[in-house]
Amino acid sequence: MTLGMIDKTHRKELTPSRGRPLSKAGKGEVNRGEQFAATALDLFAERNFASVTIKDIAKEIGVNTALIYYYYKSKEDLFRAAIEFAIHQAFKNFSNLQARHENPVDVINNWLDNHVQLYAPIYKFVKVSLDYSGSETKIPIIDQQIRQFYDEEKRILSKCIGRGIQQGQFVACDPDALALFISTYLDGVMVRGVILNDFDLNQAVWALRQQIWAKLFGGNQVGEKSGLMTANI
Amino acid sequence: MTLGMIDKTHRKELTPSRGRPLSKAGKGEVNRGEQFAATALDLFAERNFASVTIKDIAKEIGVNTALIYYYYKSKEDLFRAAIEFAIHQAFKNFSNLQARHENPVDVINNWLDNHVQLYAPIYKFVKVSLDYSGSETKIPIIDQQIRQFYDEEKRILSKCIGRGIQQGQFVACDPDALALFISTYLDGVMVRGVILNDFDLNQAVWALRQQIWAKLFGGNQVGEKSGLMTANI
DNA sequence: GTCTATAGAATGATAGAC
DNA sequence: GTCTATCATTCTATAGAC
Repeated sequence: MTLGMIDKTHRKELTPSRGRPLSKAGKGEVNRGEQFAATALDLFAERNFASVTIKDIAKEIGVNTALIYYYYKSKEDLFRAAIEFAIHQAFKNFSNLQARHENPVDVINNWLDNHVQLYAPIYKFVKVSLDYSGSETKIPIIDQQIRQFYDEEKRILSKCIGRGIQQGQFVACDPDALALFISTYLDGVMVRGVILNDFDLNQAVWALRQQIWAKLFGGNQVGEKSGLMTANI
Repeated sequence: MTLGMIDKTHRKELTPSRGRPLSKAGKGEVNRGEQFAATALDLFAERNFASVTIKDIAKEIGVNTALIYYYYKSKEDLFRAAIEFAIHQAFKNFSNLQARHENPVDVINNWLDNHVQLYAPIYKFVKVSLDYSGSETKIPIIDQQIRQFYDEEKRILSKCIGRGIQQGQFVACDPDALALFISTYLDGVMVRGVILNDFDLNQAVWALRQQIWAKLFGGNQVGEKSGLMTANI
């Protein structure tokens, strides 16, 4: 019921037994350990730590309850692995974007597109983080990784805003502040998307686009810049 | 563990027995029923439906577990009451603001101040709504009230933005879209405030202020309007 | 109204066979 | 590695005394 401090797992680089095929793989997991973590993440994000039972997870995969305890020390340990999996997934998208040295406008547009297209994984991360923040015991590594995720998000956005300003492409402003603004708004989008099931994700992100370009191009008339604005949509 | 459809309670206008004083009242509850709902809301918001036990709630108030079942049919029924309580609380602030016919700038500034000062109750509402949205069974009344809350928020903001435009005070824009934008961002602020415990609430709301006035006054230079902007902070 | 006592169900976790 | 069987615990909910 409460999360305890558990660090050690006997989860190594496990390879699924050749004899029995994975019944419900297909999310990119390589081994059973990861499969459990991925499946647990789905369920924990959909509901939460307390209301998802070990039985639920085992059932979802089609194995016995006891098998989970072969890979993980406890339910909490599995939860920890699920969060780590979520963070790992989220970071993957980050590095993809960071790698390309496109012009600032494209990077920001890509970023926003990411949040629309990758709604599910990002939402899972936010939801599980929220769940974790309400739990009693804290796991230093998880805390650190969550913070790192948001810092990284801010860093990437801030950097490319700064570059745009330097290049004279954008109106001068505080890149850090704007980056945080964007990132905070996107969290709001994630939450709204769940609370109100008819929430228009596309429109919400579109509204953010308008705001950003209005600010960075220094006018309220955004139509004139629509060539840039609608790129990559 | 899962929320069922429960409608009927024997919770009437209950008055606490004179013989025994309420041990831990002081949140504005009038009767035991409300006291349970208010306390349950606190705990459900802090953690969630599944991880808060009937025992926790009873303990918090200092009464016996069985007493809860005198006022509520089940744990789910208490949860329903807790959400209703949260919505009721949130609406109270709304009507206060709506009542006064101040100028649009003041109304918006007040609105933002509200979200800083009333962080706790608003957060509780968002958190519990999120929890509810993840539950299996839906209660029509709750769904309706949550939606009504957000609609009302949008309506109030939209109305005063529209009035500002009509009066020639604001630059023309889509009032509905801007209202939704503000409201979505504020949800993001709520969530961030919990996930990252060192999140600067004031700065986040301040950033929104800047965006809003930049848009409504039609320039990026907001300093000139600072007389209006910093009103009611 | 509030408490004591307890039934009944579900859950996390372990031992041990295959 | 995976399963069966089971224990210990915890939790919701009820019955009934005061």
